[in-house]
Formats: sequence, structure tokens, C-alpha cells
Amino acid sequence: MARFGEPGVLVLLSLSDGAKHGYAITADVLEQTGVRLGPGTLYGSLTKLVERGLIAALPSDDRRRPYEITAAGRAALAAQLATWSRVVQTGQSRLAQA
Amino acid sequence: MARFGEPGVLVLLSLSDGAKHGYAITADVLEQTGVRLGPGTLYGSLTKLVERGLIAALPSDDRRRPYEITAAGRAALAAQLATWSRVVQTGQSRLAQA
DNA sequence: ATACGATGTATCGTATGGCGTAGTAGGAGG
DNA sequence: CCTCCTACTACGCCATACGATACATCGTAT
Repeated sequence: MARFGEPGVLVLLSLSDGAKHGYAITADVLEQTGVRLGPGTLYGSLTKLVERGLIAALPSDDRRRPYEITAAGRAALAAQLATWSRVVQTGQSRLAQA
Repeated sequence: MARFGEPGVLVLLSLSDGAKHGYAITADVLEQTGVRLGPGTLYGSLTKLVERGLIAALPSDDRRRPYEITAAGRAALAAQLATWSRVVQTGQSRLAQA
């Protein structure tokens, strides 16, 4: 059903902090996770997330185009984080027993 | 460089527990994460992970074809889990402040 | 004996996603 | 005025995800 990949999750993560425009999302994701999103990846993800109602475009004052996360986007992010959290805990416990 | 998607991570997670064959991986991933991997996804991932040296095929005694994780696979899994761990912590802290 | 459900692997097709490249353009500073 | 940072758009290749499909084997109950 709701299919979006890792870049989409990182965008939702960044917007969960507050509305941002594309370039600021890139900088935030890089700072928070060390992952560098290129323009193709970033704007492709933004388009898909808008189509799915997980984020919404805000009126652009200047040449920047800000986006905000929606309630559905927060729910999707929370669900994905819960799954990853289980994976991380299971994985780290399994890797620990060498 | 070494790029593999979420199914690949789940396979590595499953094999970090010990060698398993395909069907057993599906069952383990379902139990541990709630994610159901179809045959296409599973065997496609297995092929790619073998090509990248992250897992290795073991000699098959019966009709089962077991795989084991390699040292490189453990390292790749650990790296991915570390990134996800950061994302989960950042995200949950951001979602918490409503 | 046999039918059936569970186990187990493999392949094909394809829509989508990931991501690099290149191009456009405003603003700031030397 | 030239160049570097910011900021977005457009394009396109290729890998990936994943459903559909097929087929072999085992255990078990009837």
C-alpha cells in the first residue's frame, strides 16, 4: 500500500522538526544522519510524498518552496520508526553474541 | 558504494542469528519485524547479497539451500543499524515534542 | 493409495524508485 | 561583472522491489 523508501523517511524525519524547503531538508538530513541526498533523490521523494498526502506544499514567499508534514505523514513516520527500532534492537542483540 | 535496500538488511538481520535457508529467513523476518517477504523479493535479495560478498551459499544437504552471513555482511549490517538507530532516536525525540 | 496443505526454491515481468547530471536563476561578496 | 553559494527543475538510466507464477517434496489424514 503505502510504499516509500529510505529517502522518504529521511524527508519526513526532517520535516517532523518543522516546515522546511528542499535545500534546508538536504542540509538537515546531512547533519542529522550523515546521508547526502542529491537533487534527484530529494525532489523525487518530495513529489511522491505530496501525492500520498504525507507532506503538503506551503505557499512560497520567494523562490523557496517550503513543505510541512501532515498528520498522516507523522503517523507513517512513527510506524516506520517503530519497525526500524525493532530491527535495530534485534540486530544489535544478535550481533553482540559472537 | 555498497547500496542495498531494506529487504537486504532484513535478510542480513535474519542470518546474523545463524545460517538459514530461504524459507526459514522469510519466517524469521516475519516473526521478528512483521514484514512479509515474497519469493521475488527474497531470492532477488539473496542473489544480490551473494554477489556483493555479504552472505555466502552453503552446500545444500537436501533440497534446502542455506546461506550464512560473512564478516563483510556483519559489518554492513552493523553500519546500517547504526544509521537507523540515529534516525530512530532523532525521529522519536522530534515526534515527542508536539 | 491419495489428496491436500505446508515446505521450499526459482524465474519472469514490470512499475517504481534511487540518484546522478545538467541546466536555470537569484543573491551576496570581492 | 564575475564567481560562488543558494535553490529548484527536468531528464533519464538502471537497479530494485515485488507480485504472479510455476514446480518439487514432505507429512499427514482420510
